[in-house]
Amino acid sequence: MESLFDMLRDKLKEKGYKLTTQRRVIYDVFIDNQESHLSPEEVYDMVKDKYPEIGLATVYRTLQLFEELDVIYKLNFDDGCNRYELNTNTNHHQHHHLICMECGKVSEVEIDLLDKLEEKVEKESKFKIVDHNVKFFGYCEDCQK
Amino acid sequence: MESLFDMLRDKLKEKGYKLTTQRRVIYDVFIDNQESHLSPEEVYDMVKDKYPEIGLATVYRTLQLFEELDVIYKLNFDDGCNRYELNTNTNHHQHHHLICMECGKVSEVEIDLLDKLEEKVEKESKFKIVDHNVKFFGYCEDCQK
DNA sequence: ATGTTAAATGCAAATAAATATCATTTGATA
DNA sequence: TATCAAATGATATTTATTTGCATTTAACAT
Ligand SMILES: [Mn+2]
Ligand SMILES: [Mn+2]
Ligand SMILES: [Zn+2]
Ligand SMILES: [Zn+2]
Repeated sequence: MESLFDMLRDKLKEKGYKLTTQRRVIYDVFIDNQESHLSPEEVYDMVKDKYPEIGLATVYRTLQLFEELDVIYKLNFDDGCNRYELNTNTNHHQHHHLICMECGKVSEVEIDLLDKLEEKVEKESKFKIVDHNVKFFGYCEDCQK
Repeated sequence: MESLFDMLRDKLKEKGYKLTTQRRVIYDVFIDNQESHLSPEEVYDMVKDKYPEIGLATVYRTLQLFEELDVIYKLNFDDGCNRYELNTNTNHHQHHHLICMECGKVSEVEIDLLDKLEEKVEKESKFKIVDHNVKFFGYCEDCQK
């Protein structure tokens, strides 16, 4: 069976993209931070440890590319920048985000349960669904006092 | 019973904000475009018809204020700007957005069905949910060929 | 191994959405 | 009608992201 990294290499090759050092290092940052939702700046800062010569534009370009290849997902927590998380093929369609309206913390729940809803939506709307994005807003355990 | 506009006036008064001409006119734009998801620039252009002296900064400030007052909702369709729609108190928690990955068109479905999911999420996570946001990505009727 | 070539990079400049500054105007209240 | 904080419009500024371009590099063929 294929590792996540093998999948990256195959996807790049399939579309004629090169496997550069920069892309490897950025990919490693996501592997090492699977629980995080990283912004381009955050990725840039982490990458610079291993590869100080990298340019911020390369980070932006790589994030776009990885998203196109479904290697990472783009998220929006309305905090002024895009955020990304690794697609491990086990988290896809399988976790939602809980955003605390008090402290801003983002946590995750490993529940999906949208199949019935998607079915109903497809019937009612003639829209062919391939993905969904669910955010819950409210108060985290610490902020409920 | 209170009209939507009365609610706006009351909410403003309650918090010590003034009911200005600019705010009235921006509000009217949302009343007249209930099916739309408007960007600040779009609001600005529409407002200028009725009130050409208005400044773009006022539009931005008003949208922020209206959002704070729950008069409008902020949406993100990942097209480079924020978008807003009127809270009619009948659409709240009651429609989701369908985003076509081919043509970018955004449509709506009047289904909710998230109560069970929210219950389960609250139990599993100790997170107190007050709102949610659901987007479906896929292909609209026209783009399914 | 080496040469070839298109793809990718780093840097700097450019873009565009959103925010901040500040002098002037205006709505609410007395 | 006078008062005054709140709001506005114009403009400058900020910040995330994108683009242009000369240089470098990965992939592939010799
Ligand atoms: Mn996540
Ligand atoms: Mn809508
Ligand atoms: Zn919190
Ligand atoms: Zn479409």
